[in-house]
Amino acid sequence: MAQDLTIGGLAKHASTKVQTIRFYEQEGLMPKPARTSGGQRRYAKPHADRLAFIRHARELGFPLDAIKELLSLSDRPDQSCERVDHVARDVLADVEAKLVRLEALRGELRRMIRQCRHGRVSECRVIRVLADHSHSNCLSKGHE
Amino acid sequence: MAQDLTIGGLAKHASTKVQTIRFYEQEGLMPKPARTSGGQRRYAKPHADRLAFIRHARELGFPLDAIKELLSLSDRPDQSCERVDHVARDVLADVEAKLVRLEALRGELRRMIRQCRHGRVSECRVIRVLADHSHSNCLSKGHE
DNA sequence: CCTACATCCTATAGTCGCTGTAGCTTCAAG
DNA sequence: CTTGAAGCTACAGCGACTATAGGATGTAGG
Repeated sequence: MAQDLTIGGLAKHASTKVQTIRFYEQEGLMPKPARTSGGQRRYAKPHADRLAFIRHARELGFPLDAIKELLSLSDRPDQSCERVDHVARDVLADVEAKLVRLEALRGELRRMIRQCRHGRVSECRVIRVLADHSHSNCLSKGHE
Repeated sequence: MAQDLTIGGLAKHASTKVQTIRFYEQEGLMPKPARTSGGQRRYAKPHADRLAFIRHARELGFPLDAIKELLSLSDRPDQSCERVDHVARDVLADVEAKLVRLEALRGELRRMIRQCRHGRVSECRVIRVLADHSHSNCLSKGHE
């Protein structure tokens, strides 16, 4: 039943773009597939599974390096899953740090916008707060 | 008292890197400063103020385009601050969308990690969840 | 005045994870 | 056999920096 897929078919199946799949291949996340005599890629089920894994991990915020490690770990099923756990905890820590930071940003932005009296730029609270030196140390760096 | 600053001095003062200041100049966010006979940049107080404004806005998540607009608005103090307010609300909406997404990620990651029984990779929950197709539609795209 | 050394200069490439383009070739249907 | 969609490679671009190479300048001490 499930015959070989073209790259476009696989892309549709995984809700990705064709270029993304080629990019993953180039980066060593997807294995090099079989080719037709004319040079076009043909994929089978294991490829689709692997791509689904990658996409799901990406959606959860795993960076490509981490995904590469998880994939190579899952190829050695007898090892302890300590590393897997560690990688996942790293990603979680990253997400949590971003959350803390974004919550602080949201607070400052809301405060700024609430104070805006919709008058002239010269008396605008938003501009005032941004220009004010004394506010600049309540947030630290490192997001996005 | 406050004499002209070298680019390094200004960088220290604003807790930025030298290259970042040159980058802002190149992008039209910082004005071209005076130069010594040998070609080195020398900055005065208005430059420091402008850089502080840029950095504070960046810390709050404003993209450079938005900052450029805010800076040009603040040079015309008699106009209404409607645009300023609008730009700030856009940034807030962006931050709020990221928060919603990251909260969902945190939930999924925590669940995954909690279920890990620290055995072999073959029976690892983390790997299992990532590989499982049926979980992949509970999160949508578009962060980082 | 000279030397040493920190800092400056420009120009360019790399980061991350794709996305888009140009210019061509191949495949499948009619 | 033609047509048009979809494939191919190679490379540029996004945002906001950051890092490097290879040289020039500024300044303090001797």
